[in-house]
Parts: sequence; C-alpha cells; structure tokens
Amino acid sequence: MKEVIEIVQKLRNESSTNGKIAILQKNKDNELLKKVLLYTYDPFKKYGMSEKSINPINSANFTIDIFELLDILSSSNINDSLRATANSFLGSIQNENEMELYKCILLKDLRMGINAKGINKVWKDLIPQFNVMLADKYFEKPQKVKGKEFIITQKLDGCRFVLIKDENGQVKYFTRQGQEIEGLVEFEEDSKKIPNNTVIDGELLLNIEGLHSKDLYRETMKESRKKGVKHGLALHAFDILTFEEFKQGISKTKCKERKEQLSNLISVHGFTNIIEVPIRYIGKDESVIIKLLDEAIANDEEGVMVNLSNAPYECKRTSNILKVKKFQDADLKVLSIEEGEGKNKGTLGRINVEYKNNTIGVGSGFSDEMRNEVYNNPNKYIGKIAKIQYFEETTNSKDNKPSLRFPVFLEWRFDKCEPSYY
DNA sequence: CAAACACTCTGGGGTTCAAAC
DNA sequence: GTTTGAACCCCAGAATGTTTG
Repeated sequence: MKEVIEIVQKLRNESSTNGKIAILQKNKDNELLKKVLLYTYDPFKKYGMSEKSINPINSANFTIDIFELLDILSSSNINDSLRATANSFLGSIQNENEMELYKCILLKDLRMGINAKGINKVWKDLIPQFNVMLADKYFEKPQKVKGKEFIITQKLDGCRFVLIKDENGQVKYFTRQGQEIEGLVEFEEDSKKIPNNTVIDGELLLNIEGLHSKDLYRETMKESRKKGVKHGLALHAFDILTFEEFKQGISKTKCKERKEQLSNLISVHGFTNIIEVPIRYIGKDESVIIKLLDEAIANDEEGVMVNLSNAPYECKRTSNILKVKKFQDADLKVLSIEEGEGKNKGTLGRINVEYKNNTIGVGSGFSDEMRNEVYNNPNKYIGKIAKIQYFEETTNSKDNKPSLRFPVFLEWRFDKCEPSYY
C-alpha cells in the first residue's frame, strides 16, 4: 500500500494529463493500484459516506482490510452503525498517509486530476462507463450548422432514457448515468416486439396532456424515480443503433437514416409506450432555428434540438447535436456570501440572493479572480445588486416557495439599488 | 500558434428513500 | 410524524492541458 500512496502522490504533483497517464502506464502491472482505482471510481460502488460523516475514531486493529470494508458498505443499506465501523477502521490506521488514502476512497475521489476516462486509457474498460450522446449549446457554436443539412426536433424536458435489448433478447432500461430503471411493466409488450441487439435512445416523460413543461418535468421525475412499479410513462424516442455499436461508442449510420429506421420500427409495430419524436424541419435554412425556438417557447416547451443530418451517433458530448434554449435574467439583491469547498476553500463558493422572499444560492459564473475579490471584500458586495441568469422559475412541492432553475452569476449592477424581476 | 476539443472541478434546485430523531 | 443525509435527476460555467488545422 505504501507504493500505491507514493504513486497517488506523484499523480497529484503532476499537472500534465499525459504525464499522469505515463505514470499509470509505468505501473500498469501494479494490481493493488488497479484495485484502489476500481474501488474509488466504479460508479456502481457506493459507500454512503461524505465529508461530514467521516470522523475517524481511535480504535484497535481490524481483522478485515479496506476492500472488505468497502464491500460491506457497498452491499448494504448504509446506517450509522456501518458508518461507525468505517470511522473506527480509519481510526485504527496508524499511518497518516494511509488513512488519508482510505478516506479518499470512501469519498470516491483521490483528488489527483484524473478520473475514469483517463484511467480507462491505461486499463481499457477497468472502470465501468455508460455514455450516451450529449448535445453542445447552439448559441456557443452556431457556425456548426453553416451550409449543412440539419433536422430540428422538440427538446423534451424529462429523464434521459436508454432502452437496451441485447443479443439474447433481454431488455433493460437505463438513465443517462447508467442507472437501471426498474418496475416499467408497461413497457414489456412493446419491448417484446423490438428486435434483438437494439438500443433506442430517447426521453422518458409522463403521459399527461396540457401540463406546462416545468410541471411535466417535475411530475415525470417523481414517477420515474420512485421505487416499485411505475405507471403512465412513455419513451419519446429520437435515436436508434445496435447494441454492438453502442458498446463500441459509435454508429456510423447517418442521423437522417437512423431516424428513418426508428420511424419505420415504430410505425410497423404500433407501440403503446414508445412514441416517435417528430421531425419539425429538415433543411439548411438557419433562420428556421430561431423561428422554431420561439414557437416552442410560446408553446410552453423547453426549446429545440438541431441534429446534423449526416452525423454519426457518438457516445459523448458532440456539436453534431445542438440544444437551443432561452435563458432569462433578473437583478437580485445579495444577502450574504459563503466560502467554497475543495479548490474554492478560502475563496467564494456562492452568493445568496433574495428572490420573492426566498433565498437562492448562486455559485456558477464567477471567475477565480472575482471569487477572490468578493471573498476578500464582502462589504463591497453584500446588499448590492447582481444580474442572475436562470432558465425558469421553479416551485418545490414541500413549501411552494418560488426559486430559480440553473442560476448563474452574470455581472454586478452597481448602477442599481433595487432588485427587479417578473 | 491560435482555435477547438477533452476533461475535471465547483457550483445550483428538486426529488425519493431510508435512517435517525 | 418530521428531519436529515445520500444519491439521483435536471444542469451551467471556468480552468487547464491536449490536439487539430
């Protein structure tokens, strides 16, 4: 374990990513290192510990090792008794560096600037990964569609949903992060009709008419994340590829052709819970994008998606698909500021602003320089007005207080003394 | 050599579930 | 019965190193 600690230390001191990979490559045969990395970064191993709940208790030596402890934690429903066991285990470790390493494993972060993606470059498929195609932002890369044919569809605001039917005909359903969704008995009939070795990608939404996009989103999440049998959910499918291709991470079939395949499959079988996301436009006219965005917003929808017609399906974020949505902003009064965590320790983590008698935290949108400035001169900023970008107003079901979804700091409004918002 | 890309890290609101109070 | 903490869902954006054109 001493050697592993030294390697982790080396990785922390190396700023270059290629350098980190070289260090890992050099230690490729170190089985213990491999095991430490797997137990730390495997997203399906969960230990139920946080910075708060880790408080080592001095105790005698344990007969089990760290991996046995981690296996116990990850295979149980975590409770205080198990947390106490973990804390006693930490407290029994005499060597400070060793204890620090174990603490990092429990928190699932070795803090060395490299994660599953980088590790898998050295040991292929060591850390299980589940990747789907993700979109870039249209307003950051509008040039991507220039002169190319593209397809516009509605942007749906639900839960990403990937249906996988493997070579043997077994069907499973996953979220974007690869979490399996169980209890979807209403999908069984449709799933039987899907050919083996097929992946259908889409958005899971509750089948209710006439709800505003944000309410539909909230109700969908409630249903899809609860335990047991789920009702009234539908898959709004927008893409299709083979399971082989999905595992490879790419389908070279063009987007337009994939959408045709999907459309055929759906119309031939007449599914009850799988619905096709309709195409609203195919062509090269860029002015249509904003026109359809405005229509979507007027229709209480989240926005639109622009898909390049000839692009492959790639299991990563790509500018071959662009999301187009509109943000709003409000000028809000700063109530207080808070210190951050991790790399923001000793500087600004978030500001708290007032919105309709509710306090909202805003922690995104600050440069490092601004974080330091605000943290070191709080009186210059508390009580002042900040321009905050947000997507939409939300209300939680607990106390119905209004809040803002995706709040981001834009700029200071020293020219104003009073907040303003709709 | 600048621009684009890839990846990591920190920050948000809202929900469920299980355990703790 | 209510509160709390972890783990999810939806994310946005800054920083930094690497690759590309």
